[in-house]
Amino acid sequence: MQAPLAAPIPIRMPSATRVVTEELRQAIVRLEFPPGTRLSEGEIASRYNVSRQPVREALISLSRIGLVQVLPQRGTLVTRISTRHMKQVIIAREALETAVVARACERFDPMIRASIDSILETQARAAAEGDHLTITAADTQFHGALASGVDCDMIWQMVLDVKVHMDRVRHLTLQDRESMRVLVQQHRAIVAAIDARDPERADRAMRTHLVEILRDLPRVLAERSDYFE
Amino acid sequence: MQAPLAAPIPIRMPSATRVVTEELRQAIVRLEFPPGTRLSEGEIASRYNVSRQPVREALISLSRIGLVQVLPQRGTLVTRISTRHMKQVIIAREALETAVVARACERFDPMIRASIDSILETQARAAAEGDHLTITAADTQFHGALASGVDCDMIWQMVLDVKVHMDRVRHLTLQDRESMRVLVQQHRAIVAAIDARDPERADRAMRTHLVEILRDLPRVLAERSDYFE
DNA sequence: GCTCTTGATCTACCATACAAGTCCATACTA
DNA sequence: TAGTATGGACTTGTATGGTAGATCAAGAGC
Repeated sequence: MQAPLAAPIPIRMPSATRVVTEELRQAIVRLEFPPGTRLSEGEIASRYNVSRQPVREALISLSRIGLVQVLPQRGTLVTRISTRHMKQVIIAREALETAVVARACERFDPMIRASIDSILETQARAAAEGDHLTITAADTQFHGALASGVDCDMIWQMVLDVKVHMDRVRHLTLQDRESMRVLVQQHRAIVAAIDARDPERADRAMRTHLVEILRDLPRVLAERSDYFE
Repeated sequence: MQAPLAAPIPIRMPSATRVVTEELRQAIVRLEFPPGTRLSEGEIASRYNVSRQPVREALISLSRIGLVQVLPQRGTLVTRISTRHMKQVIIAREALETAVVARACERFDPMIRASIDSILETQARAAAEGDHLTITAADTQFHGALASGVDCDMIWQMVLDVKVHMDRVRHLTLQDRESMRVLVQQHRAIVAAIDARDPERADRAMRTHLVEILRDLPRVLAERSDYFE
């Protein structure tokens, strides 16, 4: 056999289910499928050129997170945003992430601590340029790094699952440069408290940060009441 | 039309997927499928007399909770118990349930407050008789009622998903009557703190209760190291 | 003896076909 | 006109066949 053109291909082909799940998740968060939208398994299947099965399995995963609601024999629809649900999302995320920073004040992986600095630098630069996408990505990296630093990646997965609802709301609230700047500052405050090994301050900093994120929820509710239930 | 024999049948036939999911979940928690067991879609399908599809969907749900691990093209196996994972389970449950009792100290649904008394009575009676099953059921009802009382059923769902791991470990630790009695007392202490509107005491009572549950983890780890990773 | 190939045999994954429940517009009836 | 069947066009749920990837053991070649 002469000169195989293709490498042994050790890369793992992502399964159709995984792809569809991720695509749908992003589409819902970005409000390309607005709350209340009817999703037909067949429709989505033909849209992504796969059979109904992977779509169906993706919808099961998304329904566990609470992004869609499957009504047996009737249909599947993108869940509307409910203030009652959002309250619990905030409570849950606050509870989990304050637990993380509390542990971070006791001991924190030094390697990850170092990487956080570069994340914050990137984010600060993006804030100065008003680069919304980079800001958001860095925000996720930051919170993820906090969890990794205390060896809590399973808790981070839980946070991700509730965070997705907050992200959907954030897509409704246009972020101005000022609030971007505030975001970075709040991140710095959290890190400072951790470095100082001050649990109370870290707790307060994290709570302040998280409520800030949904400051504009009431305004959005008034403007787009059709997205809420 | 004469006397229709069958009622309009408003009851919803539980789908095969739901049934299999629940059966598997219980079987894993009860260690009928011990940690490390290989689960084949086809095998389980024939065991429950359904096709592979419902089984597959059930396994997807269980893998999201972390009870099974799906290795693409290789197999599915019941996850082993890892101390690293259990640490996070405890942290997560503590974080969520202390958040619940904190809110319960502010305001708590009076109807549900009343129902808690009867739950505790049932549990106390079961403890006296050493009725393990009733104790466990009442325990779940108690914690669930706390969440409902502050309108946090979504958080309760999250608690259930992590609690399942603790339940699996508890099936390894034989419960003596003394520890049953302690359990009921701890429940009473939590309720008393809530009634007194004392957040600090409620917080401490809940944490004490939750760490108690896994007091015997180290002993079990030594005895059944094959269940751990 | 050791490495590599090959093939049998597992697995999860995906596509397709069928079944069953729900909804709705239409037509029929009183 | 109001009310009630009824059939069809949806929906999700289930069953089954086939495919690709992973593993492992036996055997060929060095």
